[in-house]
Amino acid sequence: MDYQKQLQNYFAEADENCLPGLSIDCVIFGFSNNQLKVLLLRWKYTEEWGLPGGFIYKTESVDVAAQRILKERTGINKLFLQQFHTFGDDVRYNREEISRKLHWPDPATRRWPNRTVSIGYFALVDFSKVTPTADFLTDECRWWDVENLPSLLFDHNHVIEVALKTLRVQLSWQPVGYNLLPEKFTMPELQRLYETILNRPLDPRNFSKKMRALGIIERLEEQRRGGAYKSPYLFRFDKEKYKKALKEGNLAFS
Amino acid sequence: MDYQKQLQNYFAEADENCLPGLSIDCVIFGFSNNQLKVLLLRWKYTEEWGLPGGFIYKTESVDVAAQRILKERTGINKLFLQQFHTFGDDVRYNREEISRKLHWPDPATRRWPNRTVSIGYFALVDFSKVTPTADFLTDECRWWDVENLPSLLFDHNHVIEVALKTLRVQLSWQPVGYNLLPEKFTMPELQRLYETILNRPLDPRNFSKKMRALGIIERLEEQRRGGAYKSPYLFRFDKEKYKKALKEGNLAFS
DNA sequence: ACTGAATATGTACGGCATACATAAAGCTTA
DNA sequence: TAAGCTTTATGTATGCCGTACATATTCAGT
Repeated sequence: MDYQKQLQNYFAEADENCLPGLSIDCVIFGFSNNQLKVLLLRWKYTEEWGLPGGFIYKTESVDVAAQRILKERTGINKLFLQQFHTFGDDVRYNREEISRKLHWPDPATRRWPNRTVSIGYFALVDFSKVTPTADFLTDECRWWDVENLPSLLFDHNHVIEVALKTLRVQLSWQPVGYNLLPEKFTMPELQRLYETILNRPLDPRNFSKKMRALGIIERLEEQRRGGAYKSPYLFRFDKEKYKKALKEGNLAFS
Repeated sequence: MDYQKQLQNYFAEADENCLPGLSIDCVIFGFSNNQLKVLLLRWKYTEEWGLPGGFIYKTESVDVAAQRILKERTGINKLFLQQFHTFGDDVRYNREEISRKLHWPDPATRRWPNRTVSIGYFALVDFSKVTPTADFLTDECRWWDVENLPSLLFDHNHVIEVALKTLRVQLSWQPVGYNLLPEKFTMPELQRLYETILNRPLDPRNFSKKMRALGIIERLEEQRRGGAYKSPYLFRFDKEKYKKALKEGNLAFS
């Protein structure tokens, strides 16, 4: 079955079984190499990148749809996933332009309305546990530095902006950051993560003090060997204490 | 024209000109008599209360629709209005039950889908400037104490809960409260507002100190006379300084 | 063994949040 | 008109938290 046919089937199925005029966009953040990253998809036979997204089945809750879409389109399963904004401008993109860029079927073959309202979710994932995989709609799935994104389809650059803002605010309230790191990490790595998200340098002495004062991470005896220079200690989140602290609401970070 | 006819027209018009399966709900907060209030509507010929809401025209942005709906259904114009969450559970209410309760036309006469995703907005308004007015769909429009709401239509009790939570968080970041007060107010009134929203008592000495330290209110020479006991000074927000402080981001309140 | 680059850590200062109690105002009423 | 009642207005002391800041240590590489 050729791509055009597949596309037509995909849309036909969506027209039939999904909520009309509504979609979901997922902004998936990862962290690696001292850089905050976003997972993007490149549509088949094009050079056009965009966020993973999809439609909501008529009998499916929006939250569940977001998880499903994430899974279907990137292989990522069940994780920190949070609705952050609904994008409802009357002209979020030019339908003709998109169809052309993506070699989509003639608009006439679709019942899809000329306008789509999109619900934005963002996810935080452990970079090292994700194997980006392209699906049948896409040629490529890979991480991009947040600081260096290409011009994206639809209003996806804007969507990412808003997600980033939300992430920054949330970081001040709870160490969401822990979803972005592997199980064991060093203090400098944690600091680098915070610096990247908050987009400003932090003092290592104060950072360490504060993080350890929160009482939700524990230092292991283990050190990370092999890198050049002094070996840093490894840390681990104490999930019990983290949850407890969350309930008591004393996890603000500024 | 009788009510049934009007209802049918209303829905026919919505089916024709609005986005299908999407709606807006507005939670309008006001403050009076040391109580946080929400504006609710009572549907015609029923005892059923709910939030003001409506649909989005096909060529209208969601934000604009929210403003329009607010205006149409409560007479309130242009104010602090902010999207806070999109409610997308697959079963947010029982369609049959609602139709019966509200004496809506036979579902068969409507193309409207059995499910609606709703975008929630909340507004903060100066209680003294609002004259609640019922529209053609409703018999009554009035303020209810947040602490003492009836059981509402749809999932509106839940929507209000979420709006309240959002309001509390926002209050810690910026004195949104000022939208809820008349132009001139006393320090105790301001404190009562904060206490109500945050749902805990505050120390008057510390509160006053902090509020004045923010540098965004000014004390007038004027005092509020006529009440029994000592006359309190009046204050006013300094909008210039407020905006400036907002930009610099130093308005946190904890 | 020396070098270079990163890691680890303590102290002093200032500001902000908190706790806490009393005097003054102004209407009421006796 | 004086006493009483209730609300308003306000200052100080304490401790914690955020911030600024510099040096010794580690360890791979040469």
